[in-house]
Amino acid sequence: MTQHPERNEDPIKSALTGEDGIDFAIIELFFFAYRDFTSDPDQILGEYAFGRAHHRVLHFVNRRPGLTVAELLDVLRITKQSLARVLKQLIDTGHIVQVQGPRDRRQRELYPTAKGRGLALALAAPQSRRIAAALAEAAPGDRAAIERFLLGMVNPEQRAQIDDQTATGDDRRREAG
Amino acid sequence: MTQHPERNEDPIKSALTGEDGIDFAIIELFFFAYRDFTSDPDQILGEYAFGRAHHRVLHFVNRRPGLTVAELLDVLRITKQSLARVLKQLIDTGHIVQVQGPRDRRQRELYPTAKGRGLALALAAPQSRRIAAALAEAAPGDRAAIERFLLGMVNPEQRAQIDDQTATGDDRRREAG
DNA sequence: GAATTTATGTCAACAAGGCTGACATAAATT
DNA sequence: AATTTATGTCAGCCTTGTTGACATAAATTC
Repeated sequence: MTQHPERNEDPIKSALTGEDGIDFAIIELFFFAYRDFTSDPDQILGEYAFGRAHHRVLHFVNRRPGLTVAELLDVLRITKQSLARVLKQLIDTGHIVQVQGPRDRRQRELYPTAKGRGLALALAAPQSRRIAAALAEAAPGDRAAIERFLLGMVNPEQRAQIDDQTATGDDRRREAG
Repeated sequence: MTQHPERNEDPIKSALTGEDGIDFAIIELFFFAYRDFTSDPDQILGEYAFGRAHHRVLHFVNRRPGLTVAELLDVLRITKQSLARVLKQLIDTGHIVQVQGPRDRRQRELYPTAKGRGLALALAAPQSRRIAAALAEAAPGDRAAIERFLLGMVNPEQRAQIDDQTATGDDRRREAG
């Protein structure tokens, strides 16, 4: 050693690339895509003094009307207290109502009001437009491939949380038929 | 009106579906996919008392060694103070070093150390494995379709932030060739 | 019927990581 | 010499995540 052994504090000047055995391409695309996807509803939320936490709650209450608090906690993977704060605000502002569970009266079924439904739709609209624009450049079969990929990214044991009502136009037939 | 006009607080019992003109299928898949994708590195981060903010900084410093603080702020879309906190911790723990800019001595170029590179790779590994598993179920051309879609989801004016080094194996030719 | 478990709500406290605005410094630019 | 720029830092605030403890009512079990 002419001077000293390799110091750990030395700057590394080479960039990490896909050659390092890691799929940085998709890791990074996923980050940027989600960053911009979630930024869409922010302006609307700001007008209501709501945040992304409110958006997520409102979304799932609209997608699965009548779900219980426990079910919602399981979907969002947050704690009771985190949910309680935003849920209370959504109830106080008349976006969501609680209905006593018909079978089990301890449960509170959560439903959107007309106001809550309207806001959920308004928040989803720019996200849907962004997706439509991204798909417009895609080839015919691409949508199915993208849905398969995204579902494949979800933990297998949680894929059941994603219902089939999820389907849009083209592949909704199996339910209706 | 037999009883009273429609009350706004009435619970809506029908679920929002794709029929409402919104692409809820992909909106929801994207949420679940990203939720689980970002949860992968959490355990490793916990061992270092780091969070996802540290991960993002470490990632981009490794991907673009020598970038300046201003450039990093632009990529992450956060404020100087938010960055300062986590960056300071990464520097104090020897994961990142600052080098005075060669042309402009006001600038601080950010580089990973060997330690920082190692951690970046360790954090990316489980994410890369998840992606590989999702792609394993896909058809041959699907990867290109997925990359196009994700890129299409990014704001057009920010697509330049995603360099082409991003490419892995199959489509890296154009640089090397 | 009494005891236990379950679903939910609520209180207090804390932490991470966003934010703003103000100000300091050194270096580059005009 | 004056101004602008890149960065750092201080103080403080907000949202949204966390934990633990405790209360209530309803369902379930013994």
